[in-house]
Amino acid sequence: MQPKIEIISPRPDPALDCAAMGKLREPLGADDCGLPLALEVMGERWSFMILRAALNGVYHFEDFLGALGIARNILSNRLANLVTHGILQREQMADDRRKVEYRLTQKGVDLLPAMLALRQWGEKYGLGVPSNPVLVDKRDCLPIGPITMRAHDDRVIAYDDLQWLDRDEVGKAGSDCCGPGPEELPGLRV
Amino acid sequence: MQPKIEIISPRPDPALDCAAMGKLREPLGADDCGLPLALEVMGERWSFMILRAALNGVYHFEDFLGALGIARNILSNRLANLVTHGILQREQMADDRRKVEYRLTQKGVDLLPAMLALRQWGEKYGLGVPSNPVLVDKRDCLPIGPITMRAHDDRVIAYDDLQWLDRDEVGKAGSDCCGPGPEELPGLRV
DNA sequence: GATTTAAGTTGCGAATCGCTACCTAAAAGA
DNA sequence: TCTTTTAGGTAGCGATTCGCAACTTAAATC
Repeated sequence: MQPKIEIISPRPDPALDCAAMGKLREPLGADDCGLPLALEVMGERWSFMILRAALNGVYHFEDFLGALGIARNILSNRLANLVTHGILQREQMADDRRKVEYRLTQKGVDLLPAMLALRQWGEKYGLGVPSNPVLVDKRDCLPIGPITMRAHDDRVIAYDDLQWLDRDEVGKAGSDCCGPGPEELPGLRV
Repeated sequence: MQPKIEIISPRPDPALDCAAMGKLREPLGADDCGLPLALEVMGERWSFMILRAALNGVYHFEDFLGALGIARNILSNRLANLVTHGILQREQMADDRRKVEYRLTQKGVDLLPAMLALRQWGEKYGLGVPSNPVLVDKRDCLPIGPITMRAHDDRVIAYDDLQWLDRDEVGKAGSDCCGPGPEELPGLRV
């Protein structure tokens, strides 16, 4: 019943071609990266769709069922899983004790940027899918912008502007960072 | 062998409780949202991990294998899938015709914000996972900021500031947008 | 009391996943 | 040349997961 992305222990070659480029290599599959953790919950096939439904104001079992077209047992399983991971909160209604509400927690709401980034990517590459209901800012009724990567000073930053660095070296202008050239970006770590 | 998130056709109740709140309801599961499209590829269990490895400079079959700890046939399947969807590009090396390189396309690189958002979420809620190698801006060696949602004028915007609106209504200050109060946000659609 | 509704649980066949072993073509070594 | 190694896969098998349909339970409603 567990997703089992399972943090891998026996890494065959710890060095790989890392030393060749003289830069840090993030240990893939190790647990010092948040991605496997996130994927343990949200990597399940229906998790993001359930999250989207919850953000749409769907709270009840049968409504999820109708909105998503998911199988009953799978929905049951997913909801329990999301509750276990603190993304949804299960609450029995007081006025009708048959009813159960699944509400997003703050942890669940905090997945919104990830979901929007995925959705925007899907729109961009999904053969003219303009996605009619637009997400707008309440204040001025204007659509929100694309999810972007930002530098510390809010500049929009691109793939080629990025580099990995050890946490101890961030402040210091040492190592091979802050160099002049674009230096070919051999292995962008993320 | 196909992922088969399969856009659902027989939606039982097209109205649901939508009309009650007097606001637009985005058709969940319909194809006017980019999320199911994105999930069709990236919803597979290993897709994001493979993407991360590719961003780390892993290009070859055996390197993915060692870095991820994935099964051979599954890796083979996933790589083919990602190539089919234009996220990776398969290229036979000229100097050693045994070797095949899987390189990210622009479409693949464009998944970086989604991946970072997921990763940052995993870091935030993953019990003190500081994630040592830090992604920094090449120019000043400072870490990039968190992935955030932005209004059209670059203001960071939160969940409660958002609302769904029909595309035809975005410019006009009509409907119930731009109203004074926070009006309780009954069903945030996303 | 009978029926309906909400939220599941159970059983079954089909598809998917992970593991191990095998395969093929090209390169390297003796 | 002949053997071995390397790179990139397939094939087979058991375990798990998914989707579908039927059944269950408890509470509300008629």
